[in-house]
Amino acid sequence: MDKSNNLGIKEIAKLANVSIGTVDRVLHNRTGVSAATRKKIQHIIKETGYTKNILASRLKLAARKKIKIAILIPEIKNEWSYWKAPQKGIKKAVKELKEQGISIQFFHFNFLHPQSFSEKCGTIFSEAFDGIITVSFLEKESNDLLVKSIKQNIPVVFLDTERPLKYSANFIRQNSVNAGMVAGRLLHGLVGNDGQYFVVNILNEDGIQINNRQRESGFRAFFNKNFKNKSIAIHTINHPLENDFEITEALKQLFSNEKTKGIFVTNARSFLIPQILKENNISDTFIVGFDLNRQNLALLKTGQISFLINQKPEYQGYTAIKSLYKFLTENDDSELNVEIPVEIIVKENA
Amino acid sequence: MDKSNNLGIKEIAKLANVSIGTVDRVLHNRTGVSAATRKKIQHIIKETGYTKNILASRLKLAARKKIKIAILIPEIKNEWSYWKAPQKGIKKAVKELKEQGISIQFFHFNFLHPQSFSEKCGTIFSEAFDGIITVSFLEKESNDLLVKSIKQNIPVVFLDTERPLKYSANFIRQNSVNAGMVAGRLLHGLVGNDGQYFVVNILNEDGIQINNRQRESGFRAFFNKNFKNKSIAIHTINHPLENDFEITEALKQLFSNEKTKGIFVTNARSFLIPQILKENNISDTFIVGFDLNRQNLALLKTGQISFLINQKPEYQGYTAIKSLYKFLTENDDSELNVEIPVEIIVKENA
DNA sequence: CTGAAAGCGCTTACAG
DNA sequence: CTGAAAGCGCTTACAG
Repeated sequence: MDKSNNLGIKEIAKLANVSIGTVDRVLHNRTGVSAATRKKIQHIIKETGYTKNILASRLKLAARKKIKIAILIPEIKNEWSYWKAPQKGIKKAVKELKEQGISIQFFHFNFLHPQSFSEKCGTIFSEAFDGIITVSFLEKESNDLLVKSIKQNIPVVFLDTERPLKYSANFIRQNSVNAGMVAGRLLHGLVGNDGQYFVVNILNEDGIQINNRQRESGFRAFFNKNFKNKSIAIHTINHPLENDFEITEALKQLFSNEKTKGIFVTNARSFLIPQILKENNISDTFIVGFDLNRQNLALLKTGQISFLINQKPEYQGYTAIKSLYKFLTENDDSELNVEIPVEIIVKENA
Repeated sequence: MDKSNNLGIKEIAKLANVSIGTVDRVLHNRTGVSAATRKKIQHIIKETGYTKNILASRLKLAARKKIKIAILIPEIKNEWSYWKAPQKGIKKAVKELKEQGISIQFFHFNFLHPQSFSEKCGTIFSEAFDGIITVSFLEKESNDLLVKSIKQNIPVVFLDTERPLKYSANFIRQNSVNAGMVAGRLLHGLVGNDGQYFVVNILNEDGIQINNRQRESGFRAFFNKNFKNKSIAIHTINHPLENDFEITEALKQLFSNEKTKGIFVTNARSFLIPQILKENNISDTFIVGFDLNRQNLALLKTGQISFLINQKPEYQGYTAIKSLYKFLTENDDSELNVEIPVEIIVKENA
């Protein structure tokens, strides 16, 4: 019953009157142990509270076989790409675990060409990786990957965005509905009940991402829950990246100059808004956006953006590697599914 | 020049035509190696980019000698004590490092009795600890500890609050001036230029803590920097915990009911304010405070507190152990001095 | 079904 | 000043 005085496999063997090899077999649920012996050893392991020394375990294994993890994320087009950050976190974690036997390989796909995702998946599954880190941007392809991974018993972690899939899956992501609610709280503090609110979805080449929608629904839920009877106006503007948008009713409202306005940009491109407001002579506005990219941070500094919400992309990548490693070496899946806190950034804590 | 193909001490020995024992002596800067041999080996280590396998290194050492860390923090009076949190973080880190050879011992002092701090210090220094985690609340006593620790070459990390000491020291803490500026930003967003601001220092039995002062100065600096010419009124209220305060000019202002009011409580006791406001029929107020204690969180939920700033006390404790361990095993001091980010908490991300 | 032995990469006590 | 050998706790290939 002495759990403090870390005893080892040797002591367990002695207590059970067997060799350490046999104890090891039981510890790893290997075949070739009689039921009686197995039971006796299991009992002693439980009684003594034995836990294996991971140091020693990994020392032996690391030299023999590295854990191989495949990372399949969108193409990184330039130095300022969002995906630089998770990549950085991944590399940091790998550096920390290097001696413990880990190797990674990056694969990239173009989300305008779903086939590029499938193709890389094919490569990954043909090369016997021990784990996969990817994203669920493409629904069908993500499901295909998930199904294959379950069949082949390879753990998968999806970064960045949660989307319902055919089977339960591991996500390391911010709760986007919640993030939208936080944005609602922050904007309402600045704008109050008498202003107007705008949700701006800046469209990507392939439309609106699922987490942008989740953020909008959280934002609306915030007002619905807290100010239902105030009939606060919330307009949605789906703004094409190219800027040749048609003038909708919502845009007319935005371009009027009567009330205080709160603008919630549901993705990382909030930096596009201040210029548009300026061109149309709109003042008395407050902007809340996502992600600490260079342009957003610059406008936060000047006060043209009031709040940014950080998804901690670097931390997401870091955590993904660490948690997969933990699962693969210790069979501990407790960290494969992580909700990243909604971090609020203003000029003074950027 | 091959840095990828992790070679070991054995290969280095072969390249240098010496035994692994000699390589080890050079790696640890031990005596008993001729200058020529040492130089040759150092050259090869550099060329090959050799880094020692910490797994193997710790495996051997952990069995032999545990790293002993002393933790000297204020008494924990009850389940809700602030110091429960760092303690929890410390225990979590120790659990993770257990197999790698670490043991800790907690010591507690009463900050109303500085002598209790000195006495525990005496015990700690007489017992050959490898590292110390403590706090710098007591200036003279902290300096004494620092001087002793430098003499005995024992690394010290101060948690929670930074204070200038006789020699440079390691702190794991939030930048309190910065936190005050963030509070200024948040309150100003809610209250604007036409309201009144109050800094409430709720006194402890021993007066105002140094980080409370730092927070106030940051708060004032925010307004001074950004709204200098708006002549915004900021009143300081030093509020004794006992509640039998005298009516100052500032309090008269607070108890008037004309303008929107922003209240910045510089410590964890912001939960005391809503009741006082209610008793005096003061409405249209916004409160920003510190720390996610039970009472504060309850008032955040009801909207009576607008923002809380989190110092991540659990993370501070966790980081302190991890960074001391890293320093003591790898001689890497890069994480002994950490600035904890100013985390902004609202109801929706609490 | 079980045991004895070699070895992971490093550290250390001992021998010379 | 230097080397050979034992050992940290676990894993594995081999022998029986």
